[in-house]
Amino acid sequence: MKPIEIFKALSNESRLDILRWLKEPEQHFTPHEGIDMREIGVCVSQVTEKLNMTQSTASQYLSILQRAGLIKTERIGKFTYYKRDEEVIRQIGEYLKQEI
Amino acid sequence: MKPIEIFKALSNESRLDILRWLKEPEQHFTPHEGIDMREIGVCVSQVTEKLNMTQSTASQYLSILQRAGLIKTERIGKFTYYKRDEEVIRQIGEYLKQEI
DNA sequence: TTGACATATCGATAATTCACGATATAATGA
DNA sequence: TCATTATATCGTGAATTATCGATATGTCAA
Repeated sequence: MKPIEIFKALSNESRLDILRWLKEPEQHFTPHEGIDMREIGVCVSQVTEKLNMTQSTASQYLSILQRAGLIKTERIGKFTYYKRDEEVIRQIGEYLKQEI
Repeated sequence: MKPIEIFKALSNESRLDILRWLKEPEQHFTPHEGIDMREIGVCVSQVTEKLNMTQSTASQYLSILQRAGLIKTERIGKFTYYKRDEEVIRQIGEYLKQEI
């Protein structure tokens, strides 16, 4: 866990939005290709549309969240799906409580 | 509580150091003017020395932490003392756990 | 009041981040 | 193979951050 990188990733409202949307994906995204959003995740286009920013920005934000370890990715066909890594998110909360 | 501002304040190793030092001030600072560090806090010069950066930088970092609400300040004579705001720190941990 | 010290603030420059458009790469289906 | 679609990456200019030295302000002691 790299706390500084995680806190940087969390220092942006759009990225916080993404994390919150991914917490309850079926509340925030329309179904896609019959994918189980909770199990597999949501793809870049879904996030792009909801973010109301360019595909480029959405992809980069997802990448930042992923490099920080907060989300994980799975490629299925031409789509890349992202979902939260609940364990890492729990850990950073714990870290904040214990170490800061 | 302004989470984005707080996460930005936490996105810097030196500022995390300051917060951690302030958690157990008597472990990290030499006594100063007979002040109870745990009750009142530590002054800018103490932080400056331990940070090994300029007084300017130390003062600004303390100010960033304070504007984020993570520490609070008290002026006594010519010294300004800073100590943690444990309640806000607890809140951001709770926020991370609940809202993110 | 003046001098000395503690702290805050004001530029400044380099580095990083934001958000974009353009383009490259990967996968599919015709 | 080729065209199309999904995603990633590159290069950009504007904005923000990191850190500094210089200076202003505030407080005490002589």
